[in-house]
Amino acid sequence: MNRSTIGDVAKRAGVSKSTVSHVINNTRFVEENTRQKVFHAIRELDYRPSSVARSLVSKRTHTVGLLISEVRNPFYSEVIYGVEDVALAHGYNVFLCNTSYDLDRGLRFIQSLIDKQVDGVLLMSSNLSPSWLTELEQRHIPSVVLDWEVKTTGEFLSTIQLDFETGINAAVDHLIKLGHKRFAHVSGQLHLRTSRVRRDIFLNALQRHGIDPAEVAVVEGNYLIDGGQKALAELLSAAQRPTAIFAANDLTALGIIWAARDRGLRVPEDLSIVGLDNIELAAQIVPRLTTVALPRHEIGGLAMNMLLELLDISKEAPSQSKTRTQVVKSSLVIRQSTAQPPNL
Amino acid sequence: MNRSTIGDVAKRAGVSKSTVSHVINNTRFVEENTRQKVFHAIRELDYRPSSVARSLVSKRTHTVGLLISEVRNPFYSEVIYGVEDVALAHGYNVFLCNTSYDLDRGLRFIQSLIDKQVDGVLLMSSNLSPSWLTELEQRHIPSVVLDWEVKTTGEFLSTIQLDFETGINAAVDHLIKLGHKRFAHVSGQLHLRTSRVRRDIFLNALQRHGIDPAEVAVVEGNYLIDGGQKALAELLSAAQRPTAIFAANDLTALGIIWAARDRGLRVPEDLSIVGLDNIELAAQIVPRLTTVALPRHEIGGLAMNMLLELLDISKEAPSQSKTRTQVVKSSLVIRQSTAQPPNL
DNA sequence: TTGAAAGCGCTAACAG
DNA sequence: CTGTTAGCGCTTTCAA
Repeated sequence: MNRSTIGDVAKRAGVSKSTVSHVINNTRFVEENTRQKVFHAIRELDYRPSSVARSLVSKRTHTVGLLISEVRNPFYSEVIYGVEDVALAHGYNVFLCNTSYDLDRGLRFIQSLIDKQVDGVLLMSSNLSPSWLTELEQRHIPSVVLDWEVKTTGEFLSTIQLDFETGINAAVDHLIKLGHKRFAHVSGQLHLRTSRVRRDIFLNALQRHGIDPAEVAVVEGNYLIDGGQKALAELLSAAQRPTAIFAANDLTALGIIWAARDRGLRVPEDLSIVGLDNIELAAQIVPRLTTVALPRHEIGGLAMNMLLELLDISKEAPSQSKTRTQVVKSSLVIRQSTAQPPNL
Repeated sequence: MNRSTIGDVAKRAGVSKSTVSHVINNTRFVEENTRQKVFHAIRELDYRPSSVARSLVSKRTHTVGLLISEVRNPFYSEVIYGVEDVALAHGYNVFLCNTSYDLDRGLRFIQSLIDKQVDGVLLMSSNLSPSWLTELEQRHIPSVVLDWEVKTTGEFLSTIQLDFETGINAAVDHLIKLGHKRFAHVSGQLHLRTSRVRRDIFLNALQRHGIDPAEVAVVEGNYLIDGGQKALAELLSAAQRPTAIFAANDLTALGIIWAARDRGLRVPEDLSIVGLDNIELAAQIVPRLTTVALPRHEIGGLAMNMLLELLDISKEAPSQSKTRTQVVKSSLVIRQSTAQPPNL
């Protein structure tokens, strides 16, 4: 009735538990004859080793936790996909933890993951609390964090930095070259660090081209379509309308584009829009969106690979922890949502 | 150095392991005094019980597996979100398993989940193999499957049926009432059961209105935007152009709409489009999409709740397994992508 | 070439 | 009111 154990197999095959264990794990020589008997018994009983029991002794669960802000955000979907892919290839399972941008909720996930003894954790949510890190470092749990400044005290912490600068600078160069002079930005929620980073890079780039940041309208969006839509309304009611808008992400850019169309503004003839993310849709909407691209799928894969590296080391040579920092560059994908400003 | 165990706590508090266990789990009376000593020791050692060890004895992991076809599909994102939400609320963690429509890959996931002793499994991928089910039933693992005809032999299997019929029928009624006579359908991959179901419901509904299914063009798409785009090209090259197209899902519908615009066709003036899913985008594109809606978030939550029900019962009263079947209805959301056919 | 036995961290009789 | 003890299903010395 109940699932069979290694003891059942041993009895059935007429050998000891340790022999069974060894043939399963190929961990010492066993005579071909007895090997076959064991395999037979396994087959007959439909035996599968319990990873719970294994984990109890080995201290490894072949499981990792993945914290993200929001599954429904296409950016994270891609990242998840990348993580999943290399995890599966290496025999790991992943606990998906959707923090919903809630730090407390995230902390509860972390604790639950620790209780479940995950081998490592991927911290990819766009906001994270230092308490998460201390919780993990205290327990020596290998982690990799995405896009977050961290005093890399830990010997178990690798980081991936997203270089938004390269791509955003290129975008500004591109717009300036087209002749734009009046800019605006629709940010993400400004209490999120990443929102401020994107904004500041944009403003700095403009400043290098002699444009006073104080004259650049910044409206706060929410990384969602409706945020972009509302932001555009606000921008259009200003005295000086911008001719080019940089959106904090593609969803926001879509919102802007559609809201513009609703108001009879043509993109890019009347208004140039640049997004950020390069979600799948970006290449398919009309007009196809000019955007700052991040290799999302690769980011997921890279993160998981870096984690695996940490795991190998923490197992094999606990002394020489090789925590890494990797930078992932953004780049500008020029499509059809940008053009010369009107009246030129 | 290493994480402290219940033994450490017991020693520190000067009591036995069982006492510690009992105060942690509130499982028998312990004098307030000793309770406090135990809590103190726990605090001092920063002790957290190992769920691995617990699971070994309790046979429960408070973990479930969630199989879906594709994280990047917005439909699944929402479902995942719903599942996650109620899972967290009940102290469960979820293993995300992205099958990529690959039956073998799915089977490997299932086996891995069984090895890891998940308490239950949510089978929500759009195609599944019978072998998955037998694997699960053999091990008496409670499962709920989404939208799949299953000879409900198992006492551990609940099902959710998606009633596409209500919504699709309403869509056809709507189009007929508008005056359409020439219809087409862009399906999903026809080797997927759900694709055939959607198509057949559509064709049957038309037939009830006196329209010969043989005269309805059906082009195979892929549930993605580009599939819709290519399909439209094919449909337009036919002698008899349709005036109304039913797309197997919203992404496909978007593809059709955008491809139509690229070719100078106006939606809905020249061509009416109905989608299926009601993804977030559907309400925000121009024109806003008329579509057959499924309550995706609720589906995820419902599934997880049904699974929890199964778990409770399999724990508390193994005799009276209450496997359920629940039907989730679709409905038509009328927006702006449908109108009277041209030349009327 | 194989077995016996200890132990991983916890729970749950069974005693007292 | 609390402690002792025997497992849960596996891996891994240590012996033979």
